[in-house]
Parts: sequence; structure tokens; C-alpha cells
Amino acid sequence: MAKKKEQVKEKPLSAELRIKEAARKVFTQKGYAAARTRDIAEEAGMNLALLNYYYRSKEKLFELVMLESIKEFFLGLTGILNNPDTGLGEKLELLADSYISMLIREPNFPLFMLSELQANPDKLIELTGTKDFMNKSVFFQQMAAHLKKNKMNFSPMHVVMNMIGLTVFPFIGKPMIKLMSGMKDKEFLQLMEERRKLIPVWMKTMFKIN
Amino acid sequence: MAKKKEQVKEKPLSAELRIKEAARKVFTQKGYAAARTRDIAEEAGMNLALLNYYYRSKEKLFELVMLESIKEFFLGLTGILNNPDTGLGEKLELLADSYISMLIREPNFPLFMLSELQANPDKLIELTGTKDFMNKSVFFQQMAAHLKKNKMNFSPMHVVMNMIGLTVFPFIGKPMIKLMSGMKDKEFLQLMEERRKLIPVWMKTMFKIN
DNA sequence: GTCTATAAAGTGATAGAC
DNA sequence: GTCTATCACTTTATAGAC
Repeated sequence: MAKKKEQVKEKPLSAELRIKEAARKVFTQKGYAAARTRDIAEEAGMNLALLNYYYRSKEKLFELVMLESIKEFFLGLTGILNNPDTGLGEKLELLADSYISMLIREPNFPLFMLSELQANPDKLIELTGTKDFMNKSVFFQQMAAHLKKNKMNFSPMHVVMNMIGLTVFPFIGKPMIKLMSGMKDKEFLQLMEERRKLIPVWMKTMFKIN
Repeated sequence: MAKKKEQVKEKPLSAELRIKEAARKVFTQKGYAAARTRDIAEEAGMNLALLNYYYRSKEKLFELVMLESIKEFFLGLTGILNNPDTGLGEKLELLADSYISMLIREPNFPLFMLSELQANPDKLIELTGTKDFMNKSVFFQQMAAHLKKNKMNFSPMHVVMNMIGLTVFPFIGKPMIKLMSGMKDKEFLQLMEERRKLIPVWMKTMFKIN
């Protein structure tokens, strides 16, 4: 195994990594079925045969890329959710801020993940190994207590769904939103920046936090 | 059964219609790229050749089905949005109620529509002919006035995005939500029924309506 | 490791019998 | 109108030269 830790500079990636990142891009943009291995090879600037040489098959490559992305996504989520030192309001602010940034950086990721998850719901359970981690989170416990104290008799999962919906939906629905409103990309981006601050405010108002 | 004026009986559909409805189901479940014409024929209980006989090609069939669904979707939306005789609160209640019902009936529709819309953003503009109808809607005007009066200095599009996000997202994210929470279908459905009433309440709280 | 050429399998569409 | 058989083309994957 060769050492690679000194590759901090923007050194050209190895063929192996170039393929993986090209795959991430193409899969995320077009989905598994519509993505062709030829597209990926071309995006990586190299030959189709290399893909199979390094990753055996389209499906293996897909699973690898998918698993990496999902893991990173859930890690960011649980990191904020399970901090015992922050309150509900602060957690909402951190979540909105962190995910708006991620979504501006990778706007196609959620639709990709949710589509593939729907196409094959079982695979992800198997891939992630995680299950009902939300119920056990610090955030969930804090929220359950808060709702009870304030006589809001519904599941904390409503809060979670609202938070994700408010944050993620505009990115998933961007083409529809642009169609309905005639907005341009620049204007859309500006609205998303506004939501960084607005979403926590709305959430706190909705659920009487602070 | 004796003759009735209305054909309430489940009369077998013609081959032509059976194919179209089978196509709607398969396209909606798997998306355009992953759907095979053979799947559609099988779902319709008939031969592959009939598909081409009636609809010329996979793409033609897809466009037809897509256009029908989208038209119905936008029609329901504008019907509520453009009623000058209802106020903001009532519109929000009608929207939530109508769309929760639709989503329980066709839970796969939004992800399908949004995925295909992302894969080919231009096609839909061409197919629907509609553009920035939201800005011209009665709802949008009412909301703009309301926001201004209450010193909320942001675009009414935020309200629209929140409303759709709160309503639609749980259905799009169902597999992820089930993964995070360990929920079963029955429990999920119960939460969706609760949201019928909760969403308008949350929206009114968020935007100080009533 | 990387390429070209090609095998092997999948998929949309059609011809032609009935 | 509906079927079977088949064509034409695409796409994944591999063999073999370098």
C-alpha cells in the first residue's frame, strides 16, 4: 500500500479516484439507470475498461459511491443531533446552516439519494447498518420533552419532517419552483441564503421554542 | 347485473387504456430510464408490440402520461390558488387537505415528477405551456399584501416553498424517514393524516395569519 | 495500468402471420 | 387488433495486446 498523505496540494487524482468522483457526479446527476459507464469514463477522461478494472462493475461502483455519500450525510446529521451541550434552538440553527451550505454545494444530492432509496429501499438499510437512530438522538429526547411540556400532542417526528422539508425541499423542487415563479438561478440562490436564517425562526415560532 | 345509467361496474379497460395506465404505474415507480417497455406490457397483461402499435414509442407514451399527470396536478393547484372568495387561511387548509389526499392515493407521483423535471427541465416548460403562473395567482397577491402589512420582508415564494415542502416532503422522503425512525407503514399513514390539520395551523403560526 | 476490439446481454421497435 | 419472432442498436463487461 503506497502512502498518499502528502497529497494536500491539488495534485491530479489517481485514475482510480478520478473514476470514483466522476461516477459520483454522473450518478448524482442522472441516477443509476440513466447513467452509462461510458459517461462516467468520459467524465473521468479515460477509458471505459478502467472502470471495470478498478471497480469490477457498474453496480459495485454505484454502491461504493452511494454508501460514502450516505455515511457522510448521516454523520453530519447525528453530530449535531446528539450534542448534549446545545439546546433545541441552537440545534435548529446549526442544522439549517450546515445543510443549506451542503445543498448549495451539492444541489443534486438529495433527489438522487431519495430516488435511489425509493427504487431500492432495502439496500440502504443493509448498506448503512443504521436503523431508527433518530428516536435515540438527544435532539429527539429534548424535543419530546419540550412538546409535552407545551401541550403539543404529536410525535417529534413531525418536527424532524418539517425541518428537513423546509430545508431540503426547495432544492429538490428547484425546477418546479423556477417553472412556477419564473425565477432565475441567481434569485433562487439568494432566497436559499435567506432561508439559512429564516428556517430556524420559523421552526421556533411553529413549535414555541425560546 | 341489470343496466344502469352509469357504468359503475369495473368494466375491463380497452387494451389502449390498459397500456396507458400500466405505463403510468411503471414510469411513476421506476422513472423513465429504468422502466422497460417489457415491464409496461407485462403490467398491462399483454404484448410488447401493442405498446408500439398504440403509442408509437416509449418516449411518446411517456410524454403523454407525464403531461396528463402534470396538467391534473397544476389544475388542482390553480383552482384553489385563484379563488378570489377565500382568504389565506382557508386556502392553506384546502391545499393541505387536497394534497394530502392526493399524496396518500399516489405517493410516488411527486418524486417521479421532480426527478423527470430535473432530468429534463426544458421539456416540461414546453409540455405545460405554463410559466410563472404562481406570481399572477390570487394567493400570491394576497400573501404579498399580508406579508407587507405584517412587516415580514421576504418573498411570498418562501411561503409557497414552505407549504409544498411541509406537505410533499414526507412522501418523497418516506423511505429515509422510515429508516431514521423505524416506523411502519401504518404509523406513517397516521402521521400523514395528522398533518392534514397540523400543516395549516403551523403555516398560520409561522406567518401570523388570522 | 491502460488501451482497442469484441463478446454477451439487454432493450426498443417492427415485420408478418393470424 | 393481437401475437411471435426477429432485427437493429445500445450498453456492460472482458480478453488480449502493449
